[in-house]
Amino acid sequence: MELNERMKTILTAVVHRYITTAEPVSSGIIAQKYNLNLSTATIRHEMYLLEKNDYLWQPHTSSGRIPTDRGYRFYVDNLMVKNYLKVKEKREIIQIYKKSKEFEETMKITSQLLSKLTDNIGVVLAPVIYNNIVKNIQFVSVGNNRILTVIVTDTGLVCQKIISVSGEIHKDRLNYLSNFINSKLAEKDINITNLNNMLLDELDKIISFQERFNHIHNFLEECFDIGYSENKVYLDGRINIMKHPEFKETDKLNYILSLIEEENILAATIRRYLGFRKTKIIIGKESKLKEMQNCSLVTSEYRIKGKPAGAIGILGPTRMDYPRMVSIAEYISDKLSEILSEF
Amino acid sequence: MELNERMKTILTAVVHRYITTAEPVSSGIIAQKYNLNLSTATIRHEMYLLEKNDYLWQPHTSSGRIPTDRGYRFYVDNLMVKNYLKVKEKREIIQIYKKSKEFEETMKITSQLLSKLTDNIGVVLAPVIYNNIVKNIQFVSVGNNRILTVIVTDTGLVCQKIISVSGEIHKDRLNYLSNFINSKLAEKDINITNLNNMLLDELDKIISFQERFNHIHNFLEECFDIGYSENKVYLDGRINIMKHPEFKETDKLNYILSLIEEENILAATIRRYLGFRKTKIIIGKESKLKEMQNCSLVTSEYRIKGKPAGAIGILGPTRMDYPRMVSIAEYISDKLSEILSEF
DNA sequence: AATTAGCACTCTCCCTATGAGAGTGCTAAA
DNA sequence: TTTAGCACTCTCATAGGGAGAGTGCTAATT
Repeated sequence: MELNERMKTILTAVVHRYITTAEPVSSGIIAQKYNLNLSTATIRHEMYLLEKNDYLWQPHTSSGRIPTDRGYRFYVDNLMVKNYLKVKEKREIIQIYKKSKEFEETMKITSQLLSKLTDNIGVVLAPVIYNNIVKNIQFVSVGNNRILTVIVTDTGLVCQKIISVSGEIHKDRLNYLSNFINSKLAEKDINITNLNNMLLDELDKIISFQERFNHIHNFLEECFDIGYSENKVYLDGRINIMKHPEFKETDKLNYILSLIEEENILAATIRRYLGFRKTKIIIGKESKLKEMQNCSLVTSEYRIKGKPAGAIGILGPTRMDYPRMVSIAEYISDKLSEILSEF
Repeated sequence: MELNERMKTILTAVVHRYITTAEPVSSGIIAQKYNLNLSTATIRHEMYLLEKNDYLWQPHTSSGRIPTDRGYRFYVDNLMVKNYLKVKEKREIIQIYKKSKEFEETMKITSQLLSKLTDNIGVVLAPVIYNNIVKNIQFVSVGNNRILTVIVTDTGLVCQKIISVSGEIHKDRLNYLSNFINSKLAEKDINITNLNNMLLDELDKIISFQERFNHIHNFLEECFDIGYSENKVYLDGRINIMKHPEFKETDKLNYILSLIEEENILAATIRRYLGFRKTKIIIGKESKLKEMQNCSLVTSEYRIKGKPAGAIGILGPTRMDYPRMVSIAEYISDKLSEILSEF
């Protein structure tokens, strides 16, 4: 069923009202606060139709209406008007970012900004590196047969890994290896996930035969096995969930708490929706995750030097101020892209 | 007032009963379940005295009794009997630790073990390094005028820091600097917090006069400013708080949630109680933190190669099984000491 | 045909009352 | 010193009742 203009207006009004009050919205309130020049009876009739089509629902007969997931989805896709951050807010965000010149700190600040600005939970997925080109590899011996591998990529990301080797590897040998690898890297672009395929055979050739199956081979294999490492997730503002009346109910609280606990589930959800459009909104049951059924997640991608790198997210109740969430998510992800590209 | 033997027995019984049921304990239950061969009236009288001395309290007249913080404190200091982990449990712990050969992962596993074994929140403070001797410093150029500084200490800890420099520093110059520093480090033990004092002046001398006030000096200063960096905190099992009936009350839940949110407050609390004894118990209001007034924290120190390095903690309601918490904390911290010492 | 006034009906929420049950404090007896 | 006995207190669960909010339906109005 196609919604007519009046139904759209009423749906919008219900969404806006419910977002601000968290109370079921009655026909009387709509008639009173949103001057549609309609009687309550007419509004009631339209609401009845909206309910029949699963845009609204009632907690019980004779109560006001609440948007369903479908109602929010329609609102988000067709009704909501983009909202822009105030100049003052933008200035404050820039100010806060100026404090930080370090990667880790930038991630933390971003999640804090998200939670502070939205009163929801701020999520930041650290940049993925599997699509990066390797520019440089270096080995640093850190004692006890441990070697720190430092890999620098084209986007300026640095990944590190400490590897314990079974036998000693001489410093000259390490230098020789890194020189050889770096000369190959300079010749042609090698993706980080292909390190193993592209280099290990060649390296085996230059390692003398008697050594071939020894600890050096194992060491290199471990070094190169880095592209798929789990991305770190930064969360902030967990306590904010207590501000929302929907989480007074123990079950709902439990669901969102377990979502927060299992950061990688949250990260996987964000990752699943990446690509195609910069900003995504996942509403309630759309995620198919029972822990997320009462939550919405607004995500926005960020880039490093133009290359998709990661995403930020805002997690809160389905009853959230979507236009504002979207504008915050987009602004923050843009700023983050700029900052990380400069590093 | 000195507690007589009978009062101690009754206090112990109340604590044990309350820990298992989370319900106020009545004189009848004590008479029935803990065969003291006393009438309920007598027990009631003793409980009355215990209450007058602030070891027990009643939610309301004519309800059973609950231990106060003071009651738990007395129990913990004088009454509780040490409990040992079962061989099977120990074996499982060792098994789980075997999976991990990496520092970061070991920290995570430790916090998970703590929370799984106790049904409370597991906390791990990463090793502090301010009391470590520096064994080796290396510089790795990672592009865009950024230099990765790698510091290895006597306990085998590796700390890293990426520093952006205002101007380029040539690779040979970096090598020269690190060689010079490492030769000094080999001559005598230098504490990580003293790096600046001990080396900067000497380094300034070997940097030619015209360079003295330039970016190399600033770079080195930043490199050496590492000892007091915040320690990472690993938390696991936040969701466990929902298992405890005391946190059904919104206020109490709010308090502990804000404690979990502000990891550094929790870390600071653990750190404040470090030293002197390996294992510490902080009960409710003893911490002076209002967020912790309904919680107890059991902490235990771990060491690396015999040197105090950090601590683990178990955070839960004051109504916790103290003997078991203590034995778990001690066993885990011992294991962690072993593992980190081997790294 | 669309809109609205009017009204019966439903459901929640809050208050009160009531009674059972658990547990205490006190007193007098053992 | 200990205990039996009993009045008293407080919680908790249940039920009832009235006010208020809001709906659904119908008949009248535009």
